[in-house]
Amino acid sequence: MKSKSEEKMISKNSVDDSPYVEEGNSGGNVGGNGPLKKGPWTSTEDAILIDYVTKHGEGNWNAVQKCSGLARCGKSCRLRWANHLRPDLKKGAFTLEEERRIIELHVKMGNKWARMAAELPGRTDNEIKNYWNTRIKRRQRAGLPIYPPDICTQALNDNQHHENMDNFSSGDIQQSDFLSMNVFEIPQFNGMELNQQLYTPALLDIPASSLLDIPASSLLVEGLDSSYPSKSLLCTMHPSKDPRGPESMFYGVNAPIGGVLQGSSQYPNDGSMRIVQSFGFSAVYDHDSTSNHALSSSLIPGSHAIMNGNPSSSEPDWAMKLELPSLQTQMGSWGSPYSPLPSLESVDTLIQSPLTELTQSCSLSPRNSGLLDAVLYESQMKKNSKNSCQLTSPASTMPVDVLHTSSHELHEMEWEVYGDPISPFGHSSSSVFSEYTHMSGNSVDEPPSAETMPVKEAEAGTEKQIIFSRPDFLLASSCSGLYKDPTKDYSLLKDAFGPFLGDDLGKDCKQIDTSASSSGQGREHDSYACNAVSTA
DNA sequence: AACACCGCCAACCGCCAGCAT
DNA sequence: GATGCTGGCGGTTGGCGGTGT
Repeated sequence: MKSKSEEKMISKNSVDDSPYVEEGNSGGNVGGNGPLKKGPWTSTEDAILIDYVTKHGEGNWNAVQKCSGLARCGKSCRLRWANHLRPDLKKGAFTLEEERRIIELHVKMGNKWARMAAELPGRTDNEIKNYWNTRIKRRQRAGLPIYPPDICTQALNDNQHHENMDNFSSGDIQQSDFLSMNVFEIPQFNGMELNQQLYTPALLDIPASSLLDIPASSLLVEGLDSSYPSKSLLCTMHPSKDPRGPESMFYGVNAPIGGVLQGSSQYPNDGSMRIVQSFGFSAVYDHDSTSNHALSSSLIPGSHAIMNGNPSSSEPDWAMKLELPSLQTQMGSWGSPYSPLPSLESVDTLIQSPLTELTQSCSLSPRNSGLLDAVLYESQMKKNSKNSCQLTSPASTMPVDVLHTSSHELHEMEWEVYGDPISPFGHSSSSVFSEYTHMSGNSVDEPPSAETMPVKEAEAGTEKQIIFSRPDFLLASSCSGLYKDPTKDYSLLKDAFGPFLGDDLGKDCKQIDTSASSSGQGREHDSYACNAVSTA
C-alpha cells in the first residue's frame, strides 16, 4: 500500500523509470559504480532496494550500492526503506488517536521524532516530524495552543509526580509550591507596572477595586488546571509569516498582560505583587517603590528593541533555547528573520528579553529541551534564584534611553508594541480570546474570528480614549469584575467586545456566566475565561 | 487563463554516537 | 586512546499540487 504522494511520485516516475536517469538535482556523491543518484526514488529503485533487503535484511546500507548496483548512497537507501518501503508501514493520514498520541509524546519527548515513531507503530519519524511541522505549526500561526488542555494537565500531573518523586524531598514541594513552581516568573513582566501607570484605573471609569478582585491563586491554580503549558506554549508561539494571522500568542500574551495585570492581579496588601497570567506565568517582585521604580522603568524590556529603534537588535539565545523543542531552530525557518510587523519582533522580544544570567544558565540546563518537564525544571531554578532574576533581568536589558522615556512616549510606543500596522489593537486580546474560545469545539485550524476585528476607532483618540478603547483593557476590566460576579458584568464585557469578537466572546462569556452560576461546575470555563482575560 | 501563494511531503544534509579497528 | 566507518537523528530544502486572486 502506497501513500498518495508516493503514488504520485511513482506515477510521475513511471514515465521515466530508469534509476539512473539524471534528475535536476542529481549529482553530488560519487559512488563506486558512478555518480550516486539523488532526488525522488523510482519504482525500479524501490524494487531493487526491496529485493536487497529481502535477501540481506536491513542494515549494511552502504553495501546496497555494491551488491545491487543501486546508485544510491547507503543513507538514502536506509531512509527510503525506513520511510516508504518497510512492509509494516502504516500509510495514510494520521488518525485522531494518532494525532493525540503525537501531541502527548511531544509533550513528553519534544522533537524526538524517532522515539515518537517508536511509540507509533507503522509511523515514521519523518511522517511525525512533517505532521508536527505543518499541522501543529498551523495552530501556532493561528494562535491556538499547541497542546490541548487535557494533555497538558496530564503532562503537568505527570511532571508533578515526577518532580515530587525524583527531584525534591517530600516536604520541599507541596502542592501550592508545585503550582507556584509551574508559574514562570518572568521578570520582564514586572514591567506591567508601567502598564499600570499608563492604564491606571484612575484614568478610567472602572473602579480600581474591581480590578483587584481576581484572586491570583485562583488564576494560578485554574490556569494550571486549564493546563496551558505555560512556557511551553509561550515559547512555541512565534510570529507568523502570515500577516493576516494573529501573528503570535505574544500579542495575546503581552498586550493582555499589560491590560490585566496592571489592575487585576495585584495584591497591594501583600507587600509583593504576584502577577499571574493565563499561561501560568507569574512575576513576583517587591512592591515597594524602589523596586517599582526599577521595574517600571524596565517596563517593556522587550519593547526596548523598538524603543531604541533596533527591533532586531536582540535575539537572545535563551528565547530560542527555551522554545519548545519543536521550534528549536525554527526561528530561522519561519520565525523572527521575517517579521513584517515591527510589533511582532517587539512582542517577541518582550518574551525574550529576560536575558539574565539566570535564564541563560537555565537555558543551559541539560534538561532544557523545551519539554514540560524542562520547563518545570527551569521554573524551579528560577524560583530558587528568584532574587537574582529580579535584580538582573529588567535593568540589565533596558536601554538608557528607555529609562528616561516619558510615560506618554511609552504609551505611544505601546501601540507599536501591541498593535499591528493596521490596528492599534493589534491582535492582542481579541485574538487570544478567540483562540481560547476556539478551543472548545471549533476547528483547530480555523483562524481566530477576531482577526477581522475592526480597530480603527481609537487611532485618533486621546490617550484616555485609546486606553479605554483597548479591547484588552476593557476585557481585563470587565472580566476582572466578571470573575467576581459573572452574572453582573457579563453584559458589560459582551457589550464592549461583542462588536469586535462576535459570537465567540458571547459564547465564552455565556459559558462563564452559566458555569459560574452553577456553582462549581464549569470551572474549566472559568479558567478559560480567566486565561483569556489575563492574556487578553 | 495566468499568476502567486501556500501546504504538504519526500529527500537531503549535517551532526553525532556507537562501534570496530 | 585515536581514527574511521556506519547508522541514526533532527533540521532543512525543494518540488509539486491545490487554492485563491
